[in-house]
Amino acid sequence: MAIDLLQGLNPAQREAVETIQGPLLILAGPGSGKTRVIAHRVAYLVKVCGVRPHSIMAVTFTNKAAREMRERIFHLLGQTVEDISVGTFHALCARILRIDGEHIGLGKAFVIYDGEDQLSLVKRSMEEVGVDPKNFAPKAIHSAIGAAKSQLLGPQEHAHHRQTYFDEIVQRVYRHYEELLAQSKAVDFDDLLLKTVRLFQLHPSALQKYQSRYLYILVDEFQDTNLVQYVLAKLLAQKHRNICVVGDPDQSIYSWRYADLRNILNFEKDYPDAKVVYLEQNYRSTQTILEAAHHLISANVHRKEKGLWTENEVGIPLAVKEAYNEEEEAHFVVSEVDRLVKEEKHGLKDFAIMYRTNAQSRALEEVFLRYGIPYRLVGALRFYERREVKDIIAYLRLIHNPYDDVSLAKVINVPSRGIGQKTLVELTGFAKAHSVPLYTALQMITEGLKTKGTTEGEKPYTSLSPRIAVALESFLSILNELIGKSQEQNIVRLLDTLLEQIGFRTYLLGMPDGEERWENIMELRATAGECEHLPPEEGLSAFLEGVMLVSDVDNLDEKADAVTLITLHQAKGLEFPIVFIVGMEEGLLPHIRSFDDPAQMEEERRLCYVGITRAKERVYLVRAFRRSFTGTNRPNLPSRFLADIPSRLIASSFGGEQHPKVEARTPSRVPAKPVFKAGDKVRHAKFGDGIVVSCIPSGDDQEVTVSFKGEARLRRLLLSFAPLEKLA
DNA sequence: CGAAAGGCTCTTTTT
DNA sequence: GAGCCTTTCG
Repeated sequence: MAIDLLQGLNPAQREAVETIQGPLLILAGPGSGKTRVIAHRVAYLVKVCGVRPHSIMAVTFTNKAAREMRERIFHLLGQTVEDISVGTFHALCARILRIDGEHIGLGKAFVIYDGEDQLSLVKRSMEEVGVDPKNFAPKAIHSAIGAAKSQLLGPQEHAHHRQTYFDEIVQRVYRHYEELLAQSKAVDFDDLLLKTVRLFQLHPSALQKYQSRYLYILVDEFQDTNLVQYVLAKLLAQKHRNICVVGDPDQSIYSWRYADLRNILNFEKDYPDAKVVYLEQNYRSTQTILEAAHHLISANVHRKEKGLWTENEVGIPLAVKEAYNEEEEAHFVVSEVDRLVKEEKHGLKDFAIMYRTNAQSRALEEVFLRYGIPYRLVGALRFYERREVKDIIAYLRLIHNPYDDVSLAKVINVPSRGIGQKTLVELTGFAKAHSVPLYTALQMITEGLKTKGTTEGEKPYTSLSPRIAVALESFLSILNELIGKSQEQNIVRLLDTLLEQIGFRTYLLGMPDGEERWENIMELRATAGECEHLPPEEGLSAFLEGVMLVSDVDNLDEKADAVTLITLHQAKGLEFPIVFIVGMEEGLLPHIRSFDDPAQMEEERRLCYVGITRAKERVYLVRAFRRSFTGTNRPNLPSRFLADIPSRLIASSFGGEQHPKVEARTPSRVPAKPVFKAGDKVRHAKFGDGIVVSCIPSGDDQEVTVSFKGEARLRRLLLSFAPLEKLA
């Protein structure tokens, strides 16, 4: 059976799988079968070396990668390996802290704050510490705190490093921010890692427990780890020293999240006995794509040369295209997708459109929508970040842990119960004066109001009007009732009770896009179903943790036949037969913010490299001559990265085109006669039957507006794309 | 108190 | 262009 697990692996891959003892560094180029090697390695450990899955930890970059790894291992072993610890650093740390956090004063019910929660807490901290947001951007302070935490610097340590006035300000906000977090029984994203390190440093017994447990530790995407993660891995592996890290310095794209390339570059210094394995054979891309990528990345000065090669065929040249503006760029992409689907029988899931910034997705979406081509958008407005979803999650968090100030402030007036800005300021002020969480402040105030007539005491809260007092009390009693219910009802029932109690459905339906918002809530409810079988409190806790730690790629549905719209960052680790990179312009890719920093410029180049190397068969590099930024519309130069790809690798038919605007948009073309007229009955393959509202020539095409049966809104379709059939 | 309107700023990437 | 904040009015 050892033979089974090694079969089909090349010598380097084999070595990576078989090298079990001691530190191991796997330098894996794109498409070199890295995921496969990792899965085989784990399977090998279990099956051949007889290691208990319980003793293995594998850290992945996303939850999706974790799930895939489980699946692959299951496939290889033919048995489930539930026991194995697979997950992101954040998820694994959350689990450790749930169990052993009490050693460092963390209760079981701590909530996790995401970026948005962090920012609102930073704002509150600034307010209470007396820092004017006009002088210092909350975002900048937020990011400085994140930087500190990623480098293991608490407020005390940060104080020693402070140099500028800004640092001084950060230090003050940071210290109070930590107090507020503690008061709210909350940890932020960075804390999940930092607090785990603290736990290990302060409580050797806890560290020992995990050190003894994990005989084998594996960290994927090691080039994107930051100092905390590095220290964490080091601590955990200290006892058995069986640490295997996998990565590729050329694909390091998260320095802005304080990832430190030195972690991978200095691994051999830290572990002098480390074995190094190079995975250099690429199984993914054509020779042409690989060669283009190689030329691109070679322009970076700070890198280790690798000898990537492939046995794949030469393939076809990269297509470089200049469009007039972003709209035409999108049109070009969509028409190429359509052409390839028709001519080469590709499925829509074979295509990915990648871009530098989320904002770029909009122009693409509009056109995809118009042509009726299904797409899935990764990121941008994520499901869990929609307002209504966040509101309900905030309620659930509050039920789970009523001391969660950020959540309480967010929902105290949702739906409106007459508790406005002024009241909130007063409440917060009261809480601050007594150094208590908002929930406690609420209790004190409502208690105080009740006993007002009987006992005379100091009452800083008498300024509250009776009307508001009633509102506060009713909010508090709803909350308390729900907290009671959370002990007995499973998560789904609790959610229903909550929605009912606060009249959320009526509230949502009364606002624009109400139906869609309510549907989102129902989708959330469906997700909660996964935790329905758990005992009430556990279910709530598990659900919240799942919700907080998922990323958008995690939900990427592989089976759906749709084009993928995704940022270059999120595309890391994925592959597609056909890749379009749009916005190949100076200022966008490379991004303008990298212009004055050579190190950042190198990262932009790596980002482009990551994009190109996602492709198996075809790469399109598309740019727009003009692009509207924020209201302003300005011309952009072609990306410098285009010049780094030898022209012999680029399709000539696309190379010379200059300004296709003239050809595509002039109205001089004789419009074809409208095929449909208003009132015609039509049938669409996907949308069903409908009635034509209008049919207008558009370029050399026709735009048909149709009202489909059972749909409230009208759809605008382009005739040449939409499969419309006229009914008698 | 809350909705609406007007003015301001800042524009990257996300576990 | 949007998101955030402030102002204004009902």
